[in-house]
Amino acid sequence: MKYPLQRFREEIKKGVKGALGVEKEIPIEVPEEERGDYALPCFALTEYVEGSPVEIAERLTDEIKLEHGKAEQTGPYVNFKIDEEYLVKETVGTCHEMEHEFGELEEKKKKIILEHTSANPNGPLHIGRARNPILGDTLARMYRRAGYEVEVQCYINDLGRQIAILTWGMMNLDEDDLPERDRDKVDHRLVRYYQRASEELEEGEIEENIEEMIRKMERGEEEMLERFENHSKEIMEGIRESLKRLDIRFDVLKHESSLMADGSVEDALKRMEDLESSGEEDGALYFESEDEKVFLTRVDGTSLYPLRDIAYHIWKVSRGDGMINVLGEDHKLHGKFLKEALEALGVEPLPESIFYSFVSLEGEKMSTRKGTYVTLDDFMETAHEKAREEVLKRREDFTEEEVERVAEKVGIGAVRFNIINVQPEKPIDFRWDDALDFQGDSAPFVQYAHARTSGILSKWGGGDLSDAQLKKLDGEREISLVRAIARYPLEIEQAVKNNSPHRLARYALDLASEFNNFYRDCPVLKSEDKKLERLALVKACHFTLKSILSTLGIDALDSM
RNA sequence: GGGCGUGUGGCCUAGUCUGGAUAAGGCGACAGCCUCCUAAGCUGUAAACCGGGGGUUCGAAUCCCCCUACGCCCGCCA
Repeated sequence: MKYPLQRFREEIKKGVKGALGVEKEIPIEVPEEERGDYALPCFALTEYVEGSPVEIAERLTDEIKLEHGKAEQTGPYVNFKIDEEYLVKETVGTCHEMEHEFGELEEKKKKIILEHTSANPNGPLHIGRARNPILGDTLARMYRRAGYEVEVQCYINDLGRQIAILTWGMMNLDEDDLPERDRDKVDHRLVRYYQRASEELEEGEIEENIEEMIRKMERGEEEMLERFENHSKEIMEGIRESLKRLDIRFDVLKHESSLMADGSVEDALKRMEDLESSGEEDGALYFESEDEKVFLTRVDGTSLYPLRDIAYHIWKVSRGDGMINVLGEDHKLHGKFLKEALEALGVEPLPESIFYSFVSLEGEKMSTRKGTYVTLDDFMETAHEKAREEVLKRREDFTEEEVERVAEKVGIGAVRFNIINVQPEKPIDFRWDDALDFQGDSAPFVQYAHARTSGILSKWGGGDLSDAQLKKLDGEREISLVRAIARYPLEIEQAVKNNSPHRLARYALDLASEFNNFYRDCPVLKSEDKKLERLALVKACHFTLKSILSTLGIDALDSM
C-alpha cells in the first residue's frame, strides 16, 4: 500500500485489535475533518470488551501504539489523527512521483468485461439513453484506475423487431414524405423512417409485413439479414460518432447476429434444455424463474432475446474474470432472470448489473418512437454554444481557435458531469437551465481550479522543487488541501467497491473547492518563506485534479 | 393486483450499503469581496421536525413493518 492514509488506517486497525486483544473486524469511520482522520465509536465494543464506552475509549487511547499518528479520546470516541508532517511528505512525494497517474491502485490482475449502451440501434441517442454510455465509460475509467484491466463491449441488437420496423420504413417510405432531418447525421436521418413506420404500425396496417420480415430474417434469408445488419450498423455509426465527442469508445462491438451465425445460440439452447427448471409449452422452450415462465424460444423454434443474451454472457465470461452490465431500469427483471439462468448453468462469476433510472424532460417522458426527446447531439451542441458565450465574456485575448477549443472542453465536460453527478438509481429531470449552469457543482468548477494550478505553475516557469522543505506546509489551509489530495486513492477504492461513479464527481468538487480556499488564503509565487513548498503543493494538486478529471472522462484545461 | 426503485431547506443533489458526535454542497434570495497567482472564484445571512406513521436500539435520514406519491417492470418484444 503506497498511500499514507491507507497505511494509517491499517495501522489503526492493527493497533486497536492489539490493544483490545480481539480479532474482530474493527469498524473505523471517517469523522468530520476537525476531529481527525479516522474515528472509532466505542459503543458497540461493550459487547465483547469490559467497561463502558467511555472507559473503553480511555483505555484504548492509552494503550494503542501508532507509528504515524496519535489517538485522542473524546467521550466515547477515539479519534485518530495522522502525523501531519508524515502525511504531507508522503502525499506530495508520491504525487510528484506518479504525476497524473496519482491515485492508481495496485494491479488486480483481473479483467472485467464491461457492457454498456446495448440499446436498439433505431435512432440517435437521446439524453435519457445517454446516461448509459456516460455511466459505463466512467465505470470503465475508474476500474482501470483501481488496477483492473477492462474490456468495454457494446452488444448490438441487430435482429430485433425495432430494426425490422426501421427496415420496413427504409424499404417502403419515400424520404420526401418525411419531416426534415434536424441534423446531417445518419442516425438522425434514419430515425425518421423508424418513427413514421411506428406510426403506421400503430394504425394497424403493417403488422403482417413486419412479422413476415422477421421470419425471413430468422430463416436466414441473405437479403433480409443484410438489410437488418446494414441499417443497425449505419445507426451505430451515428451513435459512435456522438460518443466519440464524449471520448467514449468500445473495445468490442458484438453483433447479436454473430451469435446466431456461429452457433452460440444453438449451444446455449442445448444447455438450457437440459436444465431441470426448463420446460416446454406447445414446442416453445421456457425457463422457470421463481413462479414465472421466461420463454427462450417461440413455438417455431426461433430464439428469443433472453436465450440470445444467455449465449452472449456465456461468450463473455470466457473472456474475463468478471462482468459488469450497465442497463436501464426497465431491464431489472431481465437482469434477475439472466443471473438465475446463468447460475443454473453453473456459469461464474455472475454478471453484476448497474441499473439507472430514466431521464425525463422538464417532467415529460422521452421516447425515441414518438420523437419526444432531446438528442445527445443537441445537448452537446447547445452546451458548446453556451460555453462559447461564457468564454467570450471573459477572454477577449483568446484567438478564435482557442475560444472553440475551450468551449468544446467546457461544454462536453458539463454534459458528462451533469449526468454522472447523480446516483444512477435516482431519476433525473432534465432542465436546460440546470444542465448549462457552469457555476457551482459543475465540471467547469473543477476545470477552473485546474486552470488556476496551471496558471501558477506556468507563471513560475518550472524548475527544481527537490529542495522544498515540505514540513513547512503546516498551515491549516495547506494541510486541508493535502488531506483532500491524500483522500483520492481511497475515493477510487470506495467508488469501485460500491460501483458508484457519482462519488468521484462529488470528490472532484471537494478537491476543487479545497484548492480554491488555499488559492484565496495562500499566495504562492509571492510567498516569502514558502514559495517552493507551496509550488510543490500546487503541483501535487494539479496532478490530482488532472487525474480525477480524466477518471471522469473530462478534459483538463490550462486556461479558460 | 404483485415485484423492484425513488421521496432530504423554495429548487437540484450528497449522506442510506457498513446506524453514532451540530444533517453537507450547489441553484435561487439577501448582504459583501477584484490597485493582489483568471471573480466560471470567495465570504456571510435566511431557509430542512430527512414523504407520513409505528417499531428495533444507549443512539435512526440510515435497519424492520405499515401507509402514501411518483417511476420502471410483470409479452412466444428487446
